[in-house]
Amino acid sequence: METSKKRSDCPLSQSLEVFGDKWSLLIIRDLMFGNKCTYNDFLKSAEGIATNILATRLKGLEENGIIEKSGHPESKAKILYKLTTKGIDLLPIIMEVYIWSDKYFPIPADIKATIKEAKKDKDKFVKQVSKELKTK
Amino acid sequence: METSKKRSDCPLSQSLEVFGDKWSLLIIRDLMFGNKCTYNDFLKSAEGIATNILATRLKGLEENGIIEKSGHPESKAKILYKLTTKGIDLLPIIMEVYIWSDKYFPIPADIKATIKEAKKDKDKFVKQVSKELKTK
DNA sequence: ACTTTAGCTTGCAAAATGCAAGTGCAAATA
DNA sequence: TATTTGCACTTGCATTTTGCAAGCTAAAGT
Repeated sequence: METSKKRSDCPLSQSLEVFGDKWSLLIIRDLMFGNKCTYNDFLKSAEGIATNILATRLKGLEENGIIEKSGHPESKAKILYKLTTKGIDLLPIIMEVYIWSDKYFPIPADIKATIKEAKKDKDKFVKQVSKELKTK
Repeated sequence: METSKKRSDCPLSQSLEVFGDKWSLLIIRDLMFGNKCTYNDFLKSAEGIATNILATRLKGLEENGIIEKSGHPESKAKILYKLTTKGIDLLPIIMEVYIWSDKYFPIPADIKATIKEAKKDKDKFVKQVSKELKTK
């Protein structure tokens, strides 16, 4: 897969080349909040990503330094995906999407609680979750 | 164009159905920061959106209540596009994308200043820009 | 009246997506 | 040891979306 070409110098545009599609942020969500970290974990998510699409997205996210692979401690057959610091730093963006959603969509109860916590003190929420992710 | 189907109840997923592509947020950016508000304005942006794609994106954004059309005061031939409150509320998301970009990409000087201001006091920045957008 | 501007639509080729099936290796099971 | 299962993909192919160029209609400008 060729690395996506730059359409302009606009940082928003460049960012969209990294995660501006219908799937990438969902994988990142799974890594952040879903306690998912393997290929099959991602495949099982509710949205039903196709296996070839998942493969290309994982490759793209890795090339862009958002995620990294490592061997799974309990088996050579398993691969562990985890967020890099660059990936973890996407948390404020995703948090704001959730907060926006909360205003305009009905929100499932379990997620509602997390959003409420985030809204109460955004900085605190980001620091807390980031810290947890870094120890994984 | 049929309205996009819901893949899951996840609010992030639903949000991505609204603006999770390579173009929608750029249109919103143009409306927020680019002082652009007509079809041809958007066409002229640096990324070079194709005219048919622009048309479908504008339709989608309107269907989703992010933008709305109105007649241009100085000509019947012109159409003014503007952000709704729902659209303006996307500002925190876009702001966070800019802040993330600032950490990982080289940023053009003019945008750099805006990002710096946003980082200094996020709430203030959002309030200020939102207010300006609402008076337009 | 004639040309330009604005906001699209249409046609078609190229690329991306979605679905099903298959592959190769490791690990668990019989 | 042989066989089956699980995991991480790859491949083939039909469908959908994108990108590019051209055209179209109504209003404005000259």
